Amino acid sequence: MSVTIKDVARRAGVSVATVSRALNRSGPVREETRRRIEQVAQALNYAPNSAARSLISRRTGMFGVLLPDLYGEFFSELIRGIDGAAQASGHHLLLSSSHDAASEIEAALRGMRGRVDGLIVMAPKVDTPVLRSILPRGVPVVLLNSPAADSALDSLTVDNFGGAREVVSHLLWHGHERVAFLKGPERNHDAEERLRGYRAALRDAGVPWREELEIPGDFTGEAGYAGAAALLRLDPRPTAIFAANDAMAFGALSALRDAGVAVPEEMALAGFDDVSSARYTIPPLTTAHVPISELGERAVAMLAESVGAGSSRPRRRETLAATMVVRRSCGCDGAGGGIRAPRNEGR
Amino acid sequence: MSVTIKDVARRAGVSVATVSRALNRSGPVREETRRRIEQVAQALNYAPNSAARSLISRRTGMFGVLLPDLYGEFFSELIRGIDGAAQASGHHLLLSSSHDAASEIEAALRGMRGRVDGLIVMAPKVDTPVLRSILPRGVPVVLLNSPAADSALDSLTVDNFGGAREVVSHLLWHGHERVAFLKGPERNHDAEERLRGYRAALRDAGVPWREELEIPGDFTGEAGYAGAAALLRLDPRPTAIFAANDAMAFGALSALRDAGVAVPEEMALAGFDDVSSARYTIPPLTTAHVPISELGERAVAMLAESVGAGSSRPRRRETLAATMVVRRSCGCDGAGGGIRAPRNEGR
DNA sequence: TTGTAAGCGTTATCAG
DNA sequence: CTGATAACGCTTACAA
Repeated sequence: MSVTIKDVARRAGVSVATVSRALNRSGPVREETRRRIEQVAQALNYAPNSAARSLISRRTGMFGVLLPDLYGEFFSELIRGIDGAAQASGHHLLLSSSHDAASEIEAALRGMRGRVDGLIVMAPKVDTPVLRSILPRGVPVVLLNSPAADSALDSLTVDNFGGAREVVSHLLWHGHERVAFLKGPERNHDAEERLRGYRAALRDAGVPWREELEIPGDFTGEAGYAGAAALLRLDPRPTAIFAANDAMAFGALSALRDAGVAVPEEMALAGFDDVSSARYTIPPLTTAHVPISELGERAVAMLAESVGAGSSRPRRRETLAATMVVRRSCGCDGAGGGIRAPRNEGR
Repeated sequence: MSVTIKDVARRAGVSVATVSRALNRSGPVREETRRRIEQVAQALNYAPNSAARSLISRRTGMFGVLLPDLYGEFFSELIRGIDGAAQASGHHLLLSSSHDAASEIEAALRGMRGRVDGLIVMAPKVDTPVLRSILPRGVPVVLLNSPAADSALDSLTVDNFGGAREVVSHLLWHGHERVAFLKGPERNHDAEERLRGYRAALRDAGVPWREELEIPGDFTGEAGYAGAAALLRLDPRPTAIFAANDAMAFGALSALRDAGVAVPEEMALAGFDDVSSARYTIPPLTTAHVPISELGERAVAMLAESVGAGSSRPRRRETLAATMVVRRSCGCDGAGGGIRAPRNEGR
């Protein structure tokens, strides 16, 4: 059915070997012959069969991407970064998501075996040793935001600890003494690091830690809403809330609005991620900016290096900074949207 | 390097043919033999080489997904729906995005040739005839939100026209006489249909159309901001704004807040998409709910059908309703989270 | 500079 | 039931 290299060879009056050499520039071919072959290929609309090609070359031209979820702006932005870089490096993306449990990841991994030249894996809920045991050997892997204390694998992380510490320090600098924390999911590495950062900032400032100010959550708006509502019932109330991510901060904002509590006057608020809608809330949200698409781009870059270098290359571990973006929800007079505010064009 | 079917055959003391039959249950194999083969395969951690397999079977087990962009909640949710359904039907997803121009799509399509069993294509900016000319023949395709008046291809659409008409009718029902429209990108089919819906609602209600109330835009928050700002300079001002999508509505909301214009008291506002954060704005946004993930799921379902049925199956064209969600930005006293309004007049 | 032929790992078609 | 063996479409020594 489809046009193969044989058809091109026949029509061009040469052997398939010559066609292959001509089209891939992988060997000597007389200039004239090559031109003719290329013309024929074009005319026949020939496209090499990638299965056959990767059967022999052992390259598929694809990178596998394993994510725990796709929901929300974080993943949207992450994939965007990955996709851009992958396209630039001539790779396709094999996407698979909605994996939390190790068993699901293992299944997805099995499905990708042999189909990809490299893997980008984000599995915040799986312990590194477990993860390593189910990861295929022989295929380059870049771990995203995973503990990976053990460094037999490339990994790429956001400085959750530093970002959280910076934000909470800022809240404390505003004079707040009871700063609450809306926690992320249990056993989620990002969440744990942000918690560590929160506690470190408290310690740095000599502010006493209070158990009742750490509220469990799971990164959803609903949890943020419930958490803030619970905090409002405390006596004395906290005067500032740091949410482990923006989605929870949004939920908290809703709860505060519903309760008639003014932000930032009666309650300061800050989030983490700097999701794009963070600047559109009222008041605009102070948060830690995570360079999400850059995270994706770097992951692909590392993978591309690994693929080229084989297993000889030493493993890398990179950390991207999460820098605070000051807007108004913390009590600062952020002039209309913070550092990354939309321009008021055509005024 | 990798363990092949030959290794399994040798270790099990049978021929490769038998191994193939046993593992695929594609032919008669003695029960005992099969068990032994399966054990060996397991022990050797054998996984069939998918390139070799698809070389002969002409099936890749992958669906290609071509999107214009990945930015924002819409695509996040869409991919989520697609991914879920694809996983359920045992297919992997080959993702490619950031394609607007026909030439880019063509390139991406060429890259996917032979790699996928089916294609989900969303190309709102490309005319159908052009699109058809660059779409590969022989591979099932489902077009998402494309004009596709010509029905030689499966297609799946959201009722942009009906949804927009419903929302604008609702705004008019509130008594507004000057309802402005923040348009989407030129030559974008969704945008055009929503514009048509806007105009139809005006006509239905006998409200005069005014050129100055149709503001150009491009689906971004920035455009919404600029558009609303421009509308505020009009005299007389409109009293309601319908944005072609939620992102622009959010931008408009920002502009109105910056200008000190109360929503909905001084200016009613509505959007389109019902992106998840639409209920967290202040006031919560009245909008048309697009069943985004359902759109993705249906697309995969249609594709799976096509793949099974070959080219004999008649082409399908489905339309999913976009139903209005009444919240507070339109002036209704929407009770909190936004109950979906029953469909009303004139459809 | 070109052609011949040997694979790559599977599945499918035959005989046995 | 099982085993040779011929494809599948391509790349790559090795010859010519």
